[in-house]
Amino acid sequence: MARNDKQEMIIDAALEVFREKGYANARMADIARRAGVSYGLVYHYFGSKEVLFDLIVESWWNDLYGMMETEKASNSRFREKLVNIIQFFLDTYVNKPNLISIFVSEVCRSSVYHTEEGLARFLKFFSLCEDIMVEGQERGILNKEISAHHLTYIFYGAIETFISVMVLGREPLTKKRQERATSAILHVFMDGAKA
Amino acid sequence: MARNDKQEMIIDAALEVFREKGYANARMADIARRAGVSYGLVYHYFGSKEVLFDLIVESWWNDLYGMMETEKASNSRFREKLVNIIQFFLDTYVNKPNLISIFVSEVCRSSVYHTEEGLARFLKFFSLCEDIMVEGQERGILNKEISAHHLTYIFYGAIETFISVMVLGREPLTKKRQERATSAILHVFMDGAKA
Amino acid sequence: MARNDKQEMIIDAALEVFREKGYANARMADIARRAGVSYGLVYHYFGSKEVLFDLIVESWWNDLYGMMETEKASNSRFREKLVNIIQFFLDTYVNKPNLISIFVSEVCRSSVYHTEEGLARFLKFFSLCEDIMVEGQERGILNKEISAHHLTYIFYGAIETFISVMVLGREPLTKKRQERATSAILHVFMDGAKA
Amino acid sequence: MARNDKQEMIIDAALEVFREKGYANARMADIARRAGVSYGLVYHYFGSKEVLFDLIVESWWNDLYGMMETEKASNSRFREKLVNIIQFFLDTYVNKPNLISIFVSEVCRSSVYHTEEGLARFLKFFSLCEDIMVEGQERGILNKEISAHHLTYIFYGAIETFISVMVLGREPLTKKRQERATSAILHVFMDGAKA
DNA sequence: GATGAATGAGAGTTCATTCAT
DNA sequence: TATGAATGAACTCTCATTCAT
Repeated sequence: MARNDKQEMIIDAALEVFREKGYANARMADIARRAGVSYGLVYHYFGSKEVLFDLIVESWWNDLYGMMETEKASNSRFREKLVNIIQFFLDTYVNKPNLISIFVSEVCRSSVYHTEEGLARFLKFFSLCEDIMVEGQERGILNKEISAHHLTYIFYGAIETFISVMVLGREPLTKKRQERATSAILHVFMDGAKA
Repeated sequence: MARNDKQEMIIDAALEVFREKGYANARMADIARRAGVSYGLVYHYFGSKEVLFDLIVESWWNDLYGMMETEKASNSRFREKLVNIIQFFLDTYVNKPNLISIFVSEVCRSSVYHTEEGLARFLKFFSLCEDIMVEGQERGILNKEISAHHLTYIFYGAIETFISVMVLGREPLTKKRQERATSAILHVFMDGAKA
Repeated sequence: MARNDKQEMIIDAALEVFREKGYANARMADIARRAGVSYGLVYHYFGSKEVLFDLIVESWWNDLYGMMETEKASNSRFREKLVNIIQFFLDTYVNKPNLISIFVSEVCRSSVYHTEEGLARFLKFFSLCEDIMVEGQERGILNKEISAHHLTYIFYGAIETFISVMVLGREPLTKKRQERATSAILHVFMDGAKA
Repeated sequence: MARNDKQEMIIDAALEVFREKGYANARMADIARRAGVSYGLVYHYFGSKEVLFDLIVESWWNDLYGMMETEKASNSRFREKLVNIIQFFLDTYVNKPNLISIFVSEVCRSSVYHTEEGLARFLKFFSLCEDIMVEGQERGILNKEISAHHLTYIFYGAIETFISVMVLGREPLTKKRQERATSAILHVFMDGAKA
């Protein structure tokens, strides 16, 4: 218990500090202070700043991959799959706001652009998205004239940008707003924005 | 002349180094070496790392705002405005690849999330986008049931994600691919992805 | 019993770790792990890294002084005394290889050069050596023209360097090699290396 | 000039500090302070503590190898070669006391015992010594019954131990003492210590 | 006796920036 | 204009040691 407590306190503190300052400007001393533990304990448990950050990042990707695999394998109707993907992001925004902030501001950018590992993770996610888009096309639901590749970045881009704006504004996300956003994204993606 | 030469060499070197390593990991010594000048000279002309970076960032935003203002004021048909916005990003990818790489990997993320200045710039761009979306709604071209806010992040998200993927893959962008991407984004945005 | 067991396991582990890494690079955690005990226990028994090291060093010096005092007091023939001194080092190499490795690589150097205590111990040994050399001169066996001081460092230098080379090469020391080395050192020291 | 001045001041300061405290306890801050330069300048020129130390160590080995090669190649009488080798160590003690102190207290021990590089350097020196001993045997000057290996460590051990004692006592080495020590070592090595 | 979580002073190193030339 | 030597604050990480259990 005591052990897990402190470990979790450090992880939580790290989530906050990484979100507030970004990886580069986050200080291990800040994290320790925020967690209410000594400097050395952070190293005792996590070894280095990079390891601590990677642990957080990893947990994000694992959640994301898990959800995507589930949707890919499920028998739900196609639209429902899209809704579930959107909901996953919105739910994470509600339940783990620091985690998703770090994702949109740090992970999906800097680390993706400047490390092999980051790039590979991103591409894996994109690949899972594409699989679902291909399925939509094969089921006759999506337009086959548009490449799955293009469909992926339009769909995902809409979600990511929405989340980014929420994070930037630190706006609260009520159930109602969740529904409206989901239906807006889904509607435009499927039926277009035209009047 | 000699003065401008060296200044430009420094700017070009900075573009490369910031793209390759990101702001945090870019070294002033790297930039000076890449530019082939002493690193006192970088300070002589630009004062500090931050100023140098801001200069680059500023040039990006100014280009972007200029384009958006132009579209906003123009009498073109609505679809053409959207095409022009998409083209602006794609053209920049072709002509100033380092600049747009820095934008997607650094500016629109880290600096946006962690500085007031960055946030303000981003919101200004979003506001210009929204103005155009509102215009589309008022002209009866866009669906009024969807908020201009939502329309903005869907449209812009598609573009940004496409650019991100191009940057990540360092893929060459031929005229043909430009056209296909533009029409895919436009088609899905206006008419949806459904079969 | 249990108590002595663990204490000895710690001492043995310390001997290994100090030999492998040297005092400066030896970690208390390494020693505890090697001994198979928690590292609180190392402190419980030995108080500090320095105390633990000193204990080992002390045991070496005590053995050495004991042997030297014995030889000094004994009525053996002079050559036999020299043989016994040489044999003491060689036997220790066989029976306590870690201990003598620590001696040649750490004790007789770093600690001797950088602490008062180390210096004093070394000089005490040298003084005992000199006493024996003086005895040899007085018995008419050693050349009185050469100072006991000089005789000491030539005799001891040969032994120490031989041991050093053995330690470096981690060479096994058979009975036969022991004899050959002993007789070589003795022969050169007494009769010279000339043809 | 200015450049070399500071570099040399740092090297000199490093020689002093490494001698006084040993590698492990030497502080880069001490070296900078002693040299009268800023902390960063030591890194500007030398990159790291290890590089700085290695530079010093390297200079020692190069001097030593140079001398040994010269003796090996020369046509001098055999005894003269031995005298020159002894003199090299004694001269270095007079002219570069810090360097030789570092050698006997740090290099020829810790680094030799705990690094591949150190071991290799030591063995190279031993090999050069052996070559000279073999030459002595072939010229009929040294006893062929004693292996060149044994001859080497007896001869070198005497020198090293003498130097060690000098270093420990910080004794001044007059011309007269140099001569006495040289002749003592040479006499015992060639003709033995017997009366 | 025995554990290992917890501490924090202290070390090496980096790098933006300054400044004498 | 142009150089690069020189600075030192700031940061990450290590590890001997303590102490509650």
